[in-house]
This record gives sequence, C-alpha cells and structure tokens, in this order.
Amino acid sequence: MTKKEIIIESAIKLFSTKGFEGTSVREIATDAEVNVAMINYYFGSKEKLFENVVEYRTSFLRGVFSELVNNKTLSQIEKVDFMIEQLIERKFSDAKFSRLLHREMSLELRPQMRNAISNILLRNIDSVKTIIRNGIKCGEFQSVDIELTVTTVVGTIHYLLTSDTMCQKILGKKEGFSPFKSKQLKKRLSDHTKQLMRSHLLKK
Amino acid sequence: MTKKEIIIESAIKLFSTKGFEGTSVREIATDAEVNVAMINYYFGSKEKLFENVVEYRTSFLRGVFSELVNNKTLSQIEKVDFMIEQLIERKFSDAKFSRLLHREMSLELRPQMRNAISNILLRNIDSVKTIIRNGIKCGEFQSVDIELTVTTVVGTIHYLLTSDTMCQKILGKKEGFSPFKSKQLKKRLSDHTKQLMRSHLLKK
DNA sequence: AAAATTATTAAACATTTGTTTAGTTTTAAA
DNA sequence: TTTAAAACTAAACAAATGTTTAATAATTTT
Repeated sequence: MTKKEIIIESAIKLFSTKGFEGTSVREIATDAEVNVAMINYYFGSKEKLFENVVEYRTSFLRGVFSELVNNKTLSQIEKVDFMIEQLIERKFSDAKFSRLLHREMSLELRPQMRNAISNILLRNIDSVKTIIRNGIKCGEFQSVDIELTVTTVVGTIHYLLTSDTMCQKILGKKEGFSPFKSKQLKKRLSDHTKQLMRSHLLKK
Repeated sequence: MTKKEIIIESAIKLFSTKGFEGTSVREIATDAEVNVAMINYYFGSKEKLFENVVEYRTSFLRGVFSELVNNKTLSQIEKVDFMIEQLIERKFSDAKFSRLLHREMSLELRPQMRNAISNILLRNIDSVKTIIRNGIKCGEFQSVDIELTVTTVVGTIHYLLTSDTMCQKILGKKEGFSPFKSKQLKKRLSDHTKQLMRSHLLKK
C-alpha cells in the first residue's frame, strides 16, 4: 500500500464513524502515522481527500447488474433473488462506508459531492427497474409501482443497518450484537426480502 | 415564542441541513438574531442545545399507536393501513428533522444521544410488532418475519426521503422536484406500502 | 556524481471554534 | 424606590481547525 492509500484508508475509517466535519485532518494523519502536511501535499484539501475516498472505494463496482438484465436462462424472479443477494452481500461487506455515503446524501452541503454519490448509489437501479419491468411485460409479475418496489428492497436493507444500536433494538438483541458480522442475520434478511418480493411481484 | 424557542428553531433548521458539527453556534446565533453568549447562557453548551432540540421536537409524539393495538372495531390489516398512513404523514411533515435523527444514529459519536434517539425512533415499533403478531395469531396474517416486516415499512418510507436528490433520481423527476411537498408522492407511497403489506401479510 | 525532482518534516499562519468573563441593561420583588 | 434577580452584550479566551511555508531528506534522472 502506498502512503496515499494508507491515508485514504484512515480517512474512510474516520469519516465513516465520525462524519466528515467530525473528523480533523490531524486525526487522519495520526491514524495513518503520517505528517499532517502530507494530506494537503497529496490531495490538496480535506474536501478533495473526501472525493478521493469516494472514488477509491466505489470505482470497482460499476454496473454489476447490467449483464443480468440480458441473461436468458434465469426467470425474472430468479434475477430479483440474485440481485437481492448481491445488494445484501455488498452492504454487509461495507456497511460503515455505506452509512457515510447516505449521511452525506442527507446533508445539504457539497452539492456536487451529493450528486456524485447519488449516481454511485443508483448505479444499478436502472438494471433493477428493467428486470421488474420485463417481469411485468412478460406476465411473470403483476403490475406494481416499479420505482417504489426498488426503494423497498434497498430501503429495507439499508434501514436495518443504519446503526448497530438501531439494529439491536429493532431485533431485540443485546448491546454487544454486531449486525454486519452476523451471517445469521444476513441469511434472515435475505430470506425476508426474497419472500417479500415474491408475494409482492408474483401473480397469485 | 420565547427567545429560547427561537434559538431551538434556528438550531433545528441548521442542524437538519448542515449537521451538528457542520453548524457553528455563531451561525445559530445569527439566524436566531441573538447574541452568541445566549446559547451557552440558556443551554450550557452546544451539545446540550442539541439534546434540547431533540427533546423539544419529539416530546409531543409519545405512544401514538399504543391505543391502536387494543382497538376492537378495526381488522389487523386496517390497523396496519392506519399505521402506514400515520408514519408517512409524520415523515412528510418533518422530513428534514427525521434526517437529522437518522444521521446522528449513523455516527459513532455521542452514545447517550444515539441511545435516546433510537428510543424515540422505535417508540412505536413495539405497537406495530404487536399488531402484526396478533394478526398472525388470529389467522388473518400468514407467518412472516415480524421485525423485518416492520423494518421494510419504515425503511421504504425513510429511504425514499433520504434526500431530495436521491428521491428525484429514483423517481426520474427533474431537479426542482420537492419530494415532501408533493401530495401526489405521499399518496403514491401510501398506496405502494399498503399494497406491499397486503400481499405480504394477508393469506392467499 | 551532479542536478533535478519528489517526499517528508516541523513550525508557523490565519481563521474559526465553543466557551467564559465582566459589565450593562432590563425586569421583577420588596 | 430601592434591591435583587434575570436577560443581555461586547469582548476576550484558549484551543482546534485547515492550510501553507521553508527547509531538509530521499529518490530519480541526466
């Protein structure tokens, strides 16, 4: 790992848990075991570092679902199942960073940042919409509100993992429970969401 | 309105849009047209002001659903419908403040604050759980994951209103579109969520 | 090996931060 | 009307903030 990457990793960790304005560049520098000036040397500013953080962590996940749309061997509901699994997999592997992105979205600061993040978060939404639309068109699914159905899937997964405290209280778990380390919860969420979509989408 | 309330109102506005650490006490003072020292005079500290803000804005909505549980005239699914309408109503009337609470939840700062907020956000969850549990027990509903079903309802509503930008992009609206000023969207979200819960909960 | 570029450092810079002080005005009580 | 308490102000405080500077060390290029 280059020193630049070490700084980015520290920034991800701290921004994710304490927020952008809640984290000082000196904290980042200390965590990365680097001189404070290196941050501005490499990135120019704290805000540009943030942009680098987002780019660094999201660049690899582009259009995962685009090929799924054209797949001929799977039924539409199987595609939905697959998509749900993928979304949950990603969320569990990166829950804290996901929280950072959503937190930034909910702020009315840095409009260009917000715009970039929303594009990242919605990168696969069009594919999902298309799958549901195709399902309706070919008669496999009943007529539903496509956009809000997508919102339900993403919203369910996201809300459960908004915070550890929240998740614990919703599920009635003890304080020590770590949501996104629990394979059992992952399975449970996956089962629920799939079942929900089956009863919502499939014709009776 | 007392001067104390004026300060709280300004704090709500600014904390909601710019976050807690993103807002300075001087900004609040300016917005409230008050001397900076008044904030510490009345509240002691910026953080205590935050606590006052949360208390001030949430004190009136205690246990709205508790009576609904014992209602004998409504069927269980009608109770779910009512509950959905209430949740949406509240979210639309106070979306920015709700964002503030969820943002604070997603941060790993101020644990006692996080704990208080989660209690507020989950104040009605138990009632909702009970309604679904009763619906299952009396045979009106099929067996579902109760906790995650609640998560789906709340998560759908919340996610759609995470941010204006997000909502616009999910729905394919133009930039000017103001989600929580749209009665049409409110109706649409209500219809979707009710339909979703009916197909998920009711026996076939 | 000399020169030039890049990386790194400690220190300083200028603002901004939340908070406090000490004094003044206003209001209410005696 | 005097007195005491509360409300309010401008200024100062100390600490923290993001950023820059100027100098040195390390590396690469010529």
